[in-house]
Amino acid sequence: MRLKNTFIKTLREAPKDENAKNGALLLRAGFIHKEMAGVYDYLPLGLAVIENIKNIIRDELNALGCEEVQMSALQNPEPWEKTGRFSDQEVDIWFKTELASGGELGLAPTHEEPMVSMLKTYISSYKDLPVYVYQFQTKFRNELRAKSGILRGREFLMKDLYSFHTDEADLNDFYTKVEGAYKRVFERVGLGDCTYETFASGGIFSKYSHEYQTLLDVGEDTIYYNSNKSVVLNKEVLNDETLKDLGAKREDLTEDTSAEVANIFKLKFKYTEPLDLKYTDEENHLQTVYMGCYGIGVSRLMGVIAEKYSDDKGLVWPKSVAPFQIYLVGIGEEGTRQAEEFYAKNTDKIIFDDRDVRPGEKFADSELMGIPYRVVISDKTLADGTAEVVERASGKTSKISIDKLSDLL
RNA sequence: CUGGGUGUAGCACAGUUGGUAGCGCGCGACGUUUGGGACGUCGAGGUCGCAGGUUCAAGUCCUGUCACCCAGACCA
Repeated sequence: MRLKNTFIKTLREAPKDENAKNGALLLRAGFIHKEMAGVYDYLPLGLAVIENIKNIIRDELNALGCEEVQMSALQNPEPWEKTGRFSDQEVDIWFKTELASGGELGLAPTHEEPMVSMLKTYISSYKDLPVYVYQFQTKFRNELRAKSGILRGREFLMKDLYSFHTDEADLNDFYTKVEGAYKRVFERVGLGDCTYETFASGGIFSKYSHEYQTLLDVGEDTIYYNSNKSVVLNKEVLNDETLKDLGAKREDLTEDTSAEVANIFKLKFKYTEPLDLKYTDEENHLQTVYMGCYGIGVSRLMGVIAEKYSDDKGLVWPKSVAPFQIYLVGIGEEGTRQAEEFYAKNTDKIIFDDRDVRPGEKFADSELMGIPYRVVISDKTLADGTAEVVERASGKTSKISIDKLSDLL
């Protein structure tokens, strides 16, 4: 990306209506634009981060044999009425609207009902199972109060995976595989050492669900964990029964704040029963399909990373999700010429700051945007055939010869 | 939803007892600069959130309304 060609612009000061660090930095660095409270646009750099996170998730889920789809955001109330969830008493965050021809519609806050409903068309035999389907979709939730930048929006991007099985053992088996995949996802996006699978409320049909909680000062959740973090649980299930189940003692647990980045759930028949998703088994008996659901808040994940990895100069993206790997600056006639040359070979991984501004401004923006490496090619560095490389995270400066620069990518 | 706060240029802000709107950053032109957000000169940019009202006159006073921020509640 050439900065001369992009419409985005960095801001020296954050707009005053953006109080959360993640929102303020992402806004200043030109990754997002705010439409209204809890509703954001993703600009080229922000979108690139989102796409990187999505690709990591895709990679892990596809390895489990999951299939990607994209379902509609507009919802027919019918399946939701069958589970009782179209009711505003039951689910109070619906955005509802209506058809010009009359009749109500909802904007999807999640997709269990339409997913089960859709699969009725395709699942009828034990031979059709298991099925693992996921999507990346914008969810709409009419939160009373949006807050914390992109951590809690009214419109946000979520990855939701649903699995369907003939029996509970198969559901359990797949659930375990997803746990492994999620662990790898959080490691790969750079949150591995501060994200924990956490026992949380499981609703009516299972005792517990699992959340993935990332330690974060501004998180909305409170979790408790023991010294080696082998037991982590959400405050909502902190009671004698849970402690007994987990073999933990209250006095061994430490309290901390965290942000929920994912939630996985053994739904069993919760939605397949009321929506009548059944299959015929080998004995020709009609059986209800077992179901699990597994969500990751993709845009929230981006916000958590931004919130967590930043310093007084700006964002600090882990390499795996950074929109670009190198922020390239050419100084002087020959330096600029060689920078052009290097950029031309790797346009998709480099932000080339070809703007006609002074170097100091370029350095400041490279830090604000949090690009992993800043590479400067100048007449000075060219004296010994090198470029100066500064690592954003550590601030370490080194010299790399021009022909080895692509090793950074 | 309860409590508190804020709406003035793209961003951040000032605007006195009501008298026809200003500074910084950013933006445009020119010149000097050129390895840490440079400097000078000139310039563009505003229905003062919106709607009513009071007044000769409203950014300023009154009423209503909308939006945004923070805390709490809420988070199926």
